[in-house]
Amino acid sequence: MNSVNNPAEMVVPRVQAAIAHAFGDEFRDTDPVIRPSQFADIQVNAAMALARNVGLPPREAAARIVEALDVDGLCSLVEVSGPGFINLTLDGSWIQELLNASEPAGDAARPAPLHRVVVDYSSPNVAKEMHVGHLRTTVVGDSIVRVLEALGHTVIRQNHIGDWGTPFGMLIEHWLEVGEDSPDAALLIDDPSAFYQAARAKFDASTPETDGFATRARLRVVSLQAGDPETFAVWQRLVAQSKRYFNAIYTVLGISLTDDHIAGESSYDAHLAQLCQELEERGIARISEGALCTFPAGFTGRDGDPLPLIIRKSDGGYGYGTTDLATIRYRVRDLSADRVLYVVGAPQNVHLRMVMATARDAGWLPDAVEATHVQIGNVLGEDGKILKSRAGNPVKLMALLQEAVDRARAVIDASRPELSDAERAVTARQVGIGAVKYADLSTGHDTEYVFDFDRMLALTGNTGPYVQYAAARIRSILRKAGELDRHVGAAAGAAPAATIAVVEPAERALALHLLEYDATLQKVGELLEPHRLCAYLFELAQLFTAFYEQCPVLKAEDTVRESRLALCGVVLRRLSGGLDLLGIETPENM
RNA sequence: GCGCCCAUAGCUCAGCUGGAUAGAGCGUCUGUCUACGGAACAGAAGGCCGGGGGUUCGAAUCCCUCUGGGCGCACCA
Repeated sequence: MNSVNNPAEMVVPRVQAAIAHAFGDEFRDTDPVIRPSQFADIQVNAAMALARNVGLPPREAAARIVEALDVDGLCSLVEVSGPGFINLTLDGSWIQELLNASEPAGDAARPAPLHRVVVDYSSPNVAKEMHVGHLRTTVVGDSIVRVLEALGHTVIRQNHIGDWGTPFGMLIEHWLEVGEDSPDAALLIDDPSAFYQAARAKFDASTPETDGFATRARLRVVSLQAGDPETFAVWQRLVAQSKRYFNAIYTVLGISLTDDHIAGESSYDAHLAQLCQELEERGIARISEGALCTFPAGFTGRDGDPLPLIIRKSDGGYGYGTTDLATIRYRVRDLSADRVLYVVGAPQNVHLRMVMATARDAGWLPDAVEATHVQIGNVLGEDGKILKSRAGNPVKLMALLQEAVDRARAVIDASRPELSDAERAVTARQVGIGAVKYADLSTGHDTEYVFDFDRMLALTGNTGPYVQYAAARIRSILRKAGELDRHVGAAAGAAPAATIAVVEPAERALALHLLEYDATLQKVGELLEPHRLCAYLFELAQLFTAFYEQCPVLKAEDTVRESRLALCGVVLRRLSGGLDLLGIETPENM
């Protein structure tokens, strides 16, 4: 909203002034309804809405506005069209001025109120495979984090891993039984679900009369939660193994999470009893059917009865409702967050809203603190059912990533044999992983989709590699001109390395789109929708390619060459900066 | 039964909080083919935006309703 170089935003006050001048001061705050247009650079749609209020036909109202509109130096053409649209054609020299003044940079785009925002994302479970569903929350969450940081917010990452609860008795017993250094135990790192399922199978097959595994597992939970030092130590080693698995995935994916961001369910355990006691004493929670529950207003269940949030089970244990409450209190009170984001699957929506409502009731989540559930839509299997790591194994994440890299490798081996083996390996990784991440980032995060192997690994079309390819071509041009460092070395907000002349239609279209960057980034941060950034970058890459086809750079002469090289430089910085905010690398070659 | 989300081209998805003739990609068809890198480009075909009402100067977008999917709804997280 405070971009310094976005034409549409800069025109707003001019239009408002014109409206006030034409119809009186009481209309000064009227929304000018400025929109992009296929018929002009900018479209003003205020006249139709105003027509009735000012008692004029829409076209007449539009004409009055145009009459009063002062856009000297900004627009070269203003005309009324259709039922009352006002079409603005921007002056080429103004576009040129904006583009050369200062490169549209993230730094200049900071939204007014800066927040201290906690982002909860990824949050895998110990001893469970991360599947393509987890991939989505991880990749989307990481991009949101990067964008918010670029906008100037202070971001605190929180990886709320599932490292506590009843399954751990079973897991620990199984681990001890197979031996911590055994091949079976090593599955925790290579194939966690296999480890989990082995433990599960043993648990299910066990009866008190046979080998007593289930009994030992139950006892193990009790001693774990009671703080038995020996059990606790075993548990710690078990969790550490799983962290190695998570980190292996994060490393391959280029996710910015580290062990420092882990704040698992277990870390809240010590506070749960006191938390329940406080809620009960204050009358916010009460016993129902043996369990301690809160009944936040507005939630009803199957029978229309108030829906409970169970915070202490009838057996005295605690579930995720309790830890989630402790978590939210911690984030507000101890981490001083004034905004909390949950990048979590859509099915958790009711649960999270109930937790938030209870936290509000308890005063742990003040009105000034915004809590948002960034819903991640389900990933469905071919059958249209939700993918779960439980039954059977869908596509293993690591295998998917490897396949992505392999496919990219095959392409580059064929197309760029002159590159060294090491170079091709790096590019294949960047491209393959970029394809997978872009596939998850480029659709709305809340819409569910059917998992499609080939779609995720596609290397052509609206994909990460397409955007990367445009950047690689620019690098190639700049390299040949011997000016790579001159253009990519500059600071983020620096002006172009040479004056850009906006002359050809392709140059004009490219320039206009470059000027939209700040507004796009702000929108992404505001709506928490990285797919808008994907769309922006894809279009930028397309516009660059059109320019590339129509406007020779290296063959051009003198100032034209200088200008086009500078334009290439700006586009490259924009492409690679944008990809970086998506968590996608820009290859040197591809 | 209650609640949340969804339905757009053959397929996978956009559509910026109401604007003009609904856009991409894939696939199909036709071209570009000694190039500043073909992981590319130009063009074509393909839609009653699930059905029906309503609000509005104007609806894919907002409201109601029906149909058809997904998910959630008390001790697993």
